[in-house]
Amino acid sequence: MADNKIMLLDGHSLLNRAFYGLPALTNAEGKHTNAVLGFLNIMLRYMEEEKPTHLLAAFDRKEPTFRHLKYKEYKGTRKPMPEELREQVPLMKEVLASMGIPVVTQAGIEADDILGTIGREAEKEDFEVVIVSGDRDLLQLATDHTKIKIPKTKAGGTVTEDYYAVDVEKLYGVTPTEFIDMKGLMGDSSDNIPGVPGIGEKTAAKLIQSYHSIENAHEHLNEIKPAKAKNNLGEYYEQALMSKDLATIKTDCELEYQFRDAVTGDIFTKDAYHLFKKLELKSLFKYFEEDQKEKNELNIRVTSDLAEADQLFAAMRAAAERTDADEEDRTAGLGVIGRSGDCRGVSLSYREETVLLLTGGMLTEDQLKESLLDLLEKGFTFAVLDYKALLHFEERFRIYEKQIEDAGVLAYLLNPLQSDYDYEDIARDYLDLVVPARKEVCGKQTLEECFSPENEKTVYLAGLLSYVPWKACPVLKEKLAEHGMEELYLTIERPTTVTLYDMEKYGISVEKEALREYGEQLTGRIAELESSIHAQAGKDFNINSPKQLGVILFEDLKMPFAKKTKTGYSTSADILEKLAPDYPIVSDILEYRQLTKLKSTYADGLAAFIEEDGKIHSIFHQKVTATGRLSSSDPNLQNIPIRMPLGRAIRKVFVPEPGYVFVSADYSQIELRVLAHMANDQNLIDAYRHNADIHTATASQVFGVPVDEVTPLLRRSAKAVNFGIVYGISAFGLSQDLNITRKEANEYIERYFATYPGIKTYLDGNVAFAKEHGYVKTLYGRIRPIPELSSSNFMQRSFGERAAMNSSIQGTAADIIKIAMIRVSRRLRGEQLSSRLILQIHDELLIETKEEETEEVYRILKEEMMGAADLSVPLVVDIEKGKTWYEAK
DNA sequence: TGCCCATCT
DNA sequence: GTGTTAGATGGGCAG
Repeated sequence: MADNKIMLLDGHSLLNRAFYGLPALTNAEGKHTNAVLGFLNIMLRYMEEEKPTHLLAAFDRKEPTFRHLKYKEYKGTRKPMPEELREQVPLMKEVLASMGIPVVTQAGIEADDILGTIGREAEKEDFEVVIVSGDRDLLQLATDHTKIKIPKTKAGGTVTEDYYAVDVEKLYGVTPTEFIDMKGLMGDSSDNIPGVPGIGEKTAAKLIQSYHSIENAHEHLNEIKPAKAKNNLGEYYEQALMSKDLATIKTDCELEYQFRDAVTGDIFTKDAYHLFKKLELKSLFKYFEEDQKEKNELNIRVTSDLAEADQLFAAMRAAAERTDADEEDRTAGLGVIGRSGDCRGVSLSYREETVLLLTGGMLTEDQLKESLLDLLEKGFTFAVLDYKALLHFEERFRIYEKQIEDAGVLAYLLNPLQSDYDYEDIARDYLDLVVPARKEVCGKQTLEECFSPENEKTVYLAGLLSYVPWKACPVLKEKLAEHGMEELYLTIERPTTVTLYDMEKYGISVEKEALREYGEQLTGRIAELESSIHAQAGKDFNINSPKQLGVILFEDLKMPFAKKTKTGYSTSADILEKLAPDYPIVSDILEYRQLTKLKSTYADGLAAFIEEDGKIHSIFHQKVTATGRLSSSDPNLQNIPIRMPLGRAIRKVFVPEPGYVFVSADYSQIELRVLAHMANDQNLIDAYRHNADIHTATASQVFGVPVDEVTPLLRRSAKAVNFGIVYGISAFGLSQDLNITRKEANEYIERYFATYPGIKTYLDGNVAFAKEHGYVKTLYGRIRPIPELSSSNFMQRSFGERAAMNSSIQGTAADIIKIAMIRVSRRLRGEQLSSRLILQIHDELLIETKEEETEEVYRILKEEMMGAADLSVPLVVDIEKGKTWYEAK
C-alpha cells in the first residue's frame, strides 16, 4: 500500500472540456469564467474523491516541441481556440497559483509528456498516480497503479470514467501500450493527423488485438483480412508509424520540475478567496473560512417599539452634539425598507450596530422621517445606497445634500462600467464581502414585499441596506481621493442627483387624447402598407420579422445587395434605401418600419406611462453610461423623434402646464468645441472664436477653397468628417457615410489632421494615456476605464482605441451640461421662479417656463449654460420657445 | 435571452 | 489581415 498519491491535471484539456460543457459566464468586468469554474469544480470533486497527497497541473507552451521538429506537417493544426476560452488560460494559471497548486510547463515539452514523465517517476517511488484529462490519448499511460480519470460533461452534471490498465483492456481488448498502435492506425481527426484511410476504431482494435503492434501487423500483411485494410496498411504504413510516433506520450523527459514539491496544502487560501471574489465564482465561496466569518460580523437588532427607537435616536443626537464629537459620532448608514407612504421601516447602522426600526404599532413612517430629519438638522451624515431613491422617500432630505453620501454614485464614479451598483455589488467590490443578492432572497419580489421580521434572510438583507453604504463609504471616498475625483463628486455628481429627482418628480404633461388620435392615424396607414406589401410580395408574411423579410426580398424577389448578418440577410435601412428607387415594395417596407416603430414605441408606448396627473415621469439614470452622460427610461424621453416630419409630430402632444411655455436651450456643437479646447488646436480654436460656421470653415480649410465657394456637398462632407473625428472614425466608416471610396475618405481624414495638427496629437495622446493607465479622463477628472485596450483581440482593441478618443470628449461635454443643469436649477429656485427644468437631452435643456418669466429664463439659460465652463472657445447656446415641445425647437 | 432594427444626441 | 464612428433605450421575433 502506497501512502502517497499524486494527482496530475491536464490543464488545457480540462479547460477545453469545461468550456464546451458549461454555458457562457461572465463577471462584472466582462471576463469569461465558465471554463475556470468548470475546471475547479472537476478538480475539487476529484480531490474529495481521491484525496491526493500531491497535486499539480501541466500546461502546454507555445514553443515548438520535438513533434514539431520531427514532423514538419505537425503544427498542432487544431482549429484556433475561441477568444473567450483563450483569455481564460492565464486566468486559470493565476487561480491555481493562488491556491498553491504548482503549474508545470516547460519549453519544448507538451503537457501530455510532462504528465507521462511525472506519472512514471512517481510510480517508481511507490506513488499511486491519478491523471485527469479530457483526452482519451492519455489512456496509454494507465497501469495497475496509474489511473486515468476522464470527466464527461453530460446534461445535468459530470460523469467520470476511471481507467486502470485492466479497464482499458476490457474496453478495447488491447493493453495501454497497444492502445498507441491503435491510435496510430486510426489517426486523430481533431489534430488533423492522418492514420490509415479506411481503418476506424473497430478495425484498428481487431488488428492490434491480433498482431499487438503496427510493425507486426505490417509483417503479416498478407494475412490481414479485410482487403481494403490490407492494401491501405501497405500503402500508408509510413504514415501510420508517424501517427503512432506522434501519439506516443514520452515518459522519460528531462524535467526541471521535481514532483515531490507538489505537496497538497490548504488550497483555500486568502489569495484564492480574493481572486474568486473578483471573478465572482460565487458557488465556491462556501469553501473558505473567511466567508463564514464575515457573515457573522453583522449583528442586527429588530424593533418596532417606539420607546426603543426614541432611545436610539436620542443617543445618536447626543453623540452628535457633544463638543468632542468626531466624524464617526455623526455618521450612520441609512436604508429605507419600502417606499414613501408604504414604508416597512428603516435600517440604521451606527457604531458597530445595525438596527431595523419597523413601522407598525406606535412607530410610524412619519415619526421615522421626522427623527431622521432631526438628526440631519443636528449635523448628522447619512451614508446611503441611492440618494435619489431616498429623495423619493422624503423630499426634505434635499436641503441636507451635503450630509448625504451616496455609495452608489461613488462606486459609479470609480468604475462607470458596471451594470449595477446594488448593495451586493458594493459589498463585493469594496468590502470583500459576498452577500446574497436581492434576487436570491426575494425572487421577483421587492424587499418591501417579501420582508418579514421572522424571515432571517430578509432581516439580514434589510440590515445590509444601511450596513453596506456605511462601511463602504469611507473606502469609496478614499479611493475617490486617490483618483482626484472628490471635487467632481461634490460639485457635479451629488448635486446632479437632486436635480434629477426634481425632473422625475415634476414630469412632463402629455395630451392623452391627441396621442391616441395620433396612434389611430398611424394604424390606418400601417394597414394600407401591410396589404400593399403582401400584395407585392405575392404572399402574406410577418414584415416585422427581419428573417422572413430577408427571404422574401433576397430569395423570392431576388434583389441585389444581399448582405448577410449572423442569422440571415441584413434588412437594415441603409441596405433597403439602396433598393427603394427600383422596388416600390421596399419604399413601402421602409415606411411601414417607421410607422410601426412610431406606433409601438411612441404612440402606444408613451400612453402606457401617462400617470393620473396626466404626466409622464421618466426615470433619469445617473449610474448607467460609461462616459458620464445621463440616460432616461420608462419611457426614454431622450429619443423622441425629431428628424422625420411624421415622427417629429409626436412632440406636439408634450405640452406645458397652463400658463407656461416650453423654452428649449441647446449647446451648439459642444463636443467639437470641447475637442478644440482640450486638444488646444489653434486653428480650430480660431475658427470658433471668429464665430465661423464650423462645417463651412472646415470644408474651406480641408478642401482648400475660399469660404464663399464651399458648396453644400463640401460642407456636408466636412460635417461628416467633424462628426467622425469625435467618434474616432476609420476611412471605411467615413466612406460609407459619404458614399465615397475608401481612398478618398482616407485623403479627407489626412487633410483634416494636416489642417488641425493639434487634434491628431491630442487623440493619439489620449490613446497612449489610456494604454498606459487603463483609463481616460475628462476635463473635470471623471475616469472611464478602457479594459479593451489590453485585449489580444484586434476588434476589441480597436474598439478601445476609439473609445479612448471619444470618451473624454463626450464625458467632458456631459460634465459641462451637468454643471449647467445644476446652475440653472439653483438660479430658478434661488430667484423663486416657478419655472423649472424638466428634461435634459445630452446637449439640451427643456424648461417649463411661466409665461411672465420667459425673459428671465432666457437670461438665466444663456448665462449659466455659456458660463458653465471656461474654455478657450465660446460656448454657444441656441434658445427657442413654443407652446408645445414640437414648437420649441 | 440574443439579435435585429428603430429612435435620439 | 481581421471589421471598420461614440453613447444610450425599447419593441418584436425566434429559439
